[in-house]
Amino acid sequence: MAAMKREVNKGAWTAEEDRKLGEVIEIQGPKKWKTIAVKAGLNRCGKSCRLRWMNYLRPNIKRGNISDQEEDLILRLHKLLGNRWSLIAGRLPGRTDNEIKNYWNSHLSKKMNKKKSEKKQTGASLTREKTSIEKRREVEEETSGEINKMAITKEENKSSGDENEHEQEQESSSSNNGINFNVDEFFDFSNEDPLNLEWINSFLET
DNA sequence: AACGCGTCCAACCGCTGTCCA
DNA sequence: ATGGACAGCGGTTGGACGCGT
Repeated sequence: MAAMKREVNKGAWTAEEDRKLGEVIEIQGPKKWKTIAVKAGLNRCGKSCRLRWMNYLRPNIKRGNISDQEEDLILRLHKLLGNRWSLIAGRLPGRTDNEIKNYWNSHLSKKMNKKKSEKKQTGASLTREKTSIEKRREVEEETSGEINKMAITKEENKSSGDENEHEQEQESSSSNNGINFNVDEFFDFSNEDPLNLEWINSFLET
């Protein structure tokens, strides 16, 4: 009866659970998560199994040590896409959406806030010395910002629309209302070295 | 040593989209 | 056309850990 319904297991995964999950996925592949959970004899929901696999057990996962290059890419992609973590992760081989989201929330969002408040404080006269990577980043942010504006303008021309409120962009456009570009084209990975920034530059040029 | 506080990250939750009967 | 099951996503939470006092 109702009492027969067992509570599902929650919380941290044990090595034993990981092993069982891995075994079943090896046999039937990463699909039908509910079935996987049952077959593995895990008292967990399919969702939880999927998450564990995607973020931890999947082969070729990179963990920690996000390089400058990767960070740079995340910043730029976030500028373009907002909080669409899975799309951003798609451009960073071996990285998961969860990791990128965490990295953004713990590192980059703070950096961005800091930067913003610095800009406010120093106003137009920005005289302090910058590291080369900071300089580069700033230039690139300007560029992608420009592109966003261009895309927005295109759209506005089409619908000869409303006011130009977009300027005061919440830097992420997290609602994504302002972003307008060809997602299919953007995520055509056929010609890869994903960390090669050429692709994004050429995209931004169009 | 012990406490408080901040940070990080794994995992959960709730919602939306997609598929299929 | 519709409704249920499942997959996937982004936001949020909570526990572990490190560090300063």
